[in-house]
Amino acid sequence: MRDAAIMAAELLGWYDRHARELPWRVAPGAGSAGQRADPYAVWLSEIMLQQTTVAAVKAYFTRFLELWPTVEALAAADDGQVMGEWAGLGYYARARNLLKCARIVAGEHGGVFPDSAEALRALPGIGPYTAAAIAAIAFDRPETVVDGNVERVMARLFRVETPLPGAKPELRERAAEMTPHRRPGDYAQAVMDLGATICTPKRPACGICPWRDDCRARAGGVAADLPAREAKKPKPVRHGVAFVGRRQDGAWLLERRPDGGLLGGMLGWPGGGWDGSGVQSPPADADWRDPGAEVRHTFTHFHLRLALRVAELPADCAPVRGEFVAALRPSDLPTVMRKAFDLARTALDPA
DNA sequence: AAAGCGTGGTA
DNA sequence: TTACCAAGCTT
Repeated sequence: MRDAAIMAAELLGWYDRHARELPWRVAPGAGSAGQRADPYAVWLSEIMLQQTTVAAVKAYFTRFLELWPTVEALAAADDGQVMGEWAGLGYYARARNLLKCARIVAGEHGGVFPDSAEALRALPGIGPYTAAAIAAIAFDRPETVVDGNVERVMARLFRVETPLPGAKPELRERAAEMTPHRRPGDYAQAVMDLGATICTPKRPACGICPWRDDCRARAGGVAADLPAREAKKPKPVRHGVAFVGRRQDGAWLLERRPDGGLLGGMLGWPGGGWDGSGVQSPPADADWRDPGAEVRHTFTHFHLRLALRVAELPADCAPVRGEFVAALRPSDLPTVMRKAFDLARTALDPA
């Protein structure tokens, strides 16, 4: 294997030629040339990209930047609107922490993001990866960025056969050895691009990899088998019920879910039995019908089968729980709740 | 420290 | 259809 500095330079050359154009990205070389990316945009993109694909993030990122172009604007935003705009992207604690972080930066840091990984790390929603990524990309700090892509690239390059997550410390060390002090922001994005486009989880394109002649896993013919992972536990199936009620004027009966748990802070249909909240009785007195179809949805750690009850509610309906939402935008609902909405609307308005 | 926390694309 | 996986963080 060649010297780390030479390999880093090689990768940067590849990045100069092949960097993807992404809405939050400045051109290769710009970061170290003093034309740095907006730290707010870098932060926003990195939070959205946590465990989330580039394809899914693009539209959300553009929308958020339109609605809230600065951290001060986001800090002043309405919580419910932010949660609604985040709906569909998943991991909703990120949106709650996004607001917390924006308000700390706007209120306690004069609207200026800290420029060191250590200080960034202290903000809500910013962990080791995100702190290093912002410091490197927005402030050109030589931090080592370790995400799933980097772990995969290092596991292959050094043929680390220890399964994840046990291999994390070793992979971090290997990644640190490879990190250059020149163009750290471009290098961070280059390694991640390499993992996303060439050193992919399945069928890596080793033939066109700038590190192909250095890679120990490729030499041994085991690149596609790394990194190894501990076996995952099977997901159990949980059952629940959701009450989807529509008032005569078209308003829907929803409730704001409590912060902290599953889908915390999001709008949802009254019900339960699947999320630790217990089975609830109907949220209003009405003739609840069973449409005969159920919602199927898979969360991180369980499969859900959600029975539905639908009802038309009178104009003077006084619900036991929840509140009526006029002009509901289905896109404001988390995906499982939007699935229930789609099914219920079919039942309420048969074609 | 292990578990909780979403979703959509892909094979 | 099912299982795997992705630019992780929090408790």
